[in-house]
Amino acid sequence: MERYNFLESEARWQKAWADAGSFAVETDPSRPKYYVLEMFPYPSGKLHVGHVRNYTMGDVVTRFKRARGFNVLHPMGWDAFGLPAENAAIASGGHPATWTYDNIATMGQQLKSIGLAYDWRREIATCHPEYYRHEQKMFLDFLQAGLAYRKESWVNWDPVEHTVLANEQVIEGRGWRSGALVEKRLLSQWFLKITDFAEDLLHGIETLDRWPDRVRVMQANWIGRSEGARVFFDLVGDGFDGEQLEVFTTRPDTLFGAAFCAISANHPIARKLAEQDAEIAAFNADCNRIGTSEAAIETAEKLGLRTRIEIKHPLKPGETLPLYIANFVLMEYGTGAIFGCPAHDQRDLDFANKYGLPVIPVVRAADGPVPEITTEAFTTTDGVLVNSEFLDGLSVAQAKTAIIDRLDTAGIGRRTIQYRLRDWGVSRQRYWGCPIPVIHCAVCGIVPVPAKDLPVKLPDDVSFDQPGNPLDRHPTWKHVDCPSCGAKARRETDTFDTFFESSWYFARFCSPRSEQAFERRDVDYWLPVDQYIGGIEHAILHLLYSRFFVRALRHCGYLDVAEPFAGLFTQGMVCHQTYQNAQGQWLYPEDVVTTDDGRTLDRAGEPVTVGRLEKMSKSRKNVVGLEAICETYGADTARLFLLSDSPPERDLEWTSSGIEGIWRYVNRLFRLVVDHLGQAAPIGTPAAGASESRRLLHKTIAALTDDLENFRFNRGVARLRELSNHLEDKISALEPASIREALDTIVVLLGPMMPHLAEELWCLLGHDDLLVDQSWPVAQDDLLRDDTVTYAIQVNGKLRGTIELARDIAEEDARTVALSQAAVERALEGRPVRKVIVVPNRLINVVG
RNA sequence: GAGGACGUGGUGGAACUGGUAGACACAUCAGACUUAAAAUCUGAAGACUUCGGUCGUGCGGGUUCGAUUCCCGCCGUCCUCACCA
Repeated sequence: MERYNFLESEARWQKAWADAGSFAVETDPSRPKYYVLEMFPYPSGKLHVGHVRNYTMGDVVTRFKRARGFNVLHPMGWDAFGLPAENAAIASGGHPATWTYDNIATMGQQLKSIGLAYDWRREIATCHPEYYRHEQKMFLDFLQAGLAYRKESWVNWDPVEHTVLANEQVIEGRGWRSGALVEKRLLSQWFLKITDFAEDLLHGIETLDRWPDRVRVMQANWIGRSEGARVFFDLVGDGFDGEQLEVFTTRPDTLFGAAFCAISANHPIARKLAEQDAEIAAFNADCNRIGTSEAAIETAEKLGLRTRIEIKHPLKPGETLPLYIANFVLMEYGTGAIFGCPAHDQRDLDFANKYGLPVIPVVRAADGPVPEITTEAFTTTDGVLVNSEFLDGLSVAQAKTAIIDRLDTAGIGRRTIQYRLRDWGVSRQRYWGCPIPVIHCAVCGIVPVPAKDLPVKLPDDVSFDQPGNPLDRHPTWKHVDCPSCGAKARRETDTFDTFFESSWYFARFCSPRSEQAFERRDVDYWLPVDQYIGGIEHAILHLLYSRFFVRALRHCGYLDVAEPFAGLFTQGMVCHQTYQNAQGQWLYPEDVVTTDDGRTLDRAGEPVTVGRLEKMSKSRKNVVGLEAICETYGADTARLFLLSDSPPERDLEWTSSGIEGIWRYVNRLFRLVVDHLGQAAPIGTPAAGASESRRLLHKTIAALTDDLENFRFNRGVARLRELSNHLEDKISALEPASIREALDTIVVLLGPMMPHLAEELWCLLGHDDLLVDQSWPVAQDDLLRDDTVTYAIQVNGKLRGTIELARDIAEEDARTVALSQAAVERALEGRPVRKVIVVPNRLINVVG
């Protein structure tokens, strides 16, 4: 039996596409464009089959849109800065650059081996100075525009590694690598003013109608807009007479129920008090130690320390409230200070009960009495105000307006909109990142590196034999003369957060070799990205930072688009079973065998525990190598498997029986064409008639087109199988012209998913041009509708039979036919017919 | 605590806008070919059934001629954010 020789074929067609420059594109405003982009990878080593699902999806979209006449930009590059390279350098003594470029070479080769339609001329790596020089310039422009600034900020400090840790690198209060207790430290760092765009970023979400709802919801929650008021309280006592405390609240209507105020341990007042008071200093230190892990928050007791400062109630002359320092008040949100109204906030109530503070209800249900409050706060907001002087009788909403007006008039408060979103801290105390282009001068302060001196390149001669940042202890690199006054000065040794690079790479792909960050003409044409594809794990940070960057770049005159990604698709993960031996060590799937009697053993014959389905990951060893699959089954088989069965947004289970099934199908397709080549009419012979096969062919064209437009690859595969199942059965009976049409068409339809096989078959069918340049078939309308339709016959909504009727039959006739059915009569059991519902071309329901 | 998603045969899933539930596969079983196996091909199959049918889309209600689909209330699984004032 003839088998498809994928090894030979795949290499040949990949070369043919490369030689023809099939996927090389240029800016061409005379043609409609389409920009397809998969989130570019971090070059971490080697790809496994789990990595390539989203690239395959992007490739299908690319080839499909090309066939539909679009000028398609589909580039690939490398998010090449980041910690793993430094970790590898520390572990093995190499250089991060060597490690990174080696991985890029390996992974690039792997991507090429599965035939992805990239314009490889546009490949970029963000660790290359030709890339990062432009973001240094952007930073300087941001600085000039007031979008970048420096401030002190609390960071997670690992005292063993001498470095700052990201929140996710802190596990149960300890450094993920060193295991040392993490300290909170105040460091001076660079920030980007993403909060300037909070409102615009929030509004912009509404325009992103081709984004998944859940990502839009996540972004909106992250921005976290809340309306409320800022209120200024006068302080008395402990030397603070005449000073004010600024508080943010979303419930200004409950001000008459206020029982206390509380400030964060990091609030300036708390820090000032700590200077003279050991007890307060100790309490503040405790607060900073607790950390922000979930477990810590769940279990941490709400603690407060009463200060000697009292707060004057702004609307109750003569009345004062105590001021506490409390461990649950965050300096990072609002003003770092709150007022507590125990009657209407559960946490405030718990706090009041603990410290014996009064509980004054100020809201009652619209139709209820003033609530008795003991342990449950009354948090309903559709109530009416009581105990609140001029607010009494107003609704909560009315009271909010009324009290803000009053506070505003008195100059002690104003309406405010507060965002949860905080400015983006971009400083990292790391080597393998883009140097922040500023110089610290004792005389001039912070001096930007002049544009002519860019890029500030990373030095190559660094060592990782000591903890900390190699840039900081490099013998010469950081010592420079001040560009402003010429005095001895010091370079900034921090580098950018690597999210900085990924916030604008999609624009660089438009003009990858430009001396500018990108050319205006190119980004005007290509942006926004029409279809972005990536993991849900980037739902917030990467996507939000990119949206911010586009706004900041527009502000600085770089470009003129509103949003970076018009369409977003978040694909599911590829999962595989996990295996562990008796010692609890993870095993690779290829080292596990299943015996005939169903036992699972390792190579040595020892029993293996089969674990749950998990996302493919190196750490659990439940990975299937890309090379192994490509050598055994070929790239097309792997690609089709990744597109079959599971909807693309859901997780997919990789199984050996699944890949076997696809492999069988690939060979059936091959035989379908090869076995009937001889029966086909010459190329270009028009097919005619309305045979069942032609109808199915054209219905498949229409349905598959729709499926591919809407990311329903699994359904598209099912349709192709329906068509090929049918043709296997019926093709020999067709006229030569219909055979030609059927074979040519199905091969073109296969193209986006299985490009090598399709190209091979196209060639075998006698064409001397490339399939990749063929246009997508258009369904013939008159073949999409059948002359007869199968009606469902129901009695009281239950199916009693089906019947073939002419399309668009008169309702009266349909009715008559249905009522004459024996099954209908039987099901009616003698009851009279009360009503007959006819849904045209679908069903007839007899009600009796 | 706040917000969101999902729940269909043994398994993955399909079902347009409320209109024949289970397309297409995987696994299974039976048969053909074979000395045998593999490969390949053909066929069967939601469950129960007295073979007339009955029941079936997590559970309980509701709307409707008709509900996997819409509404209400539960149960379960998963995700995101989380001391957010």
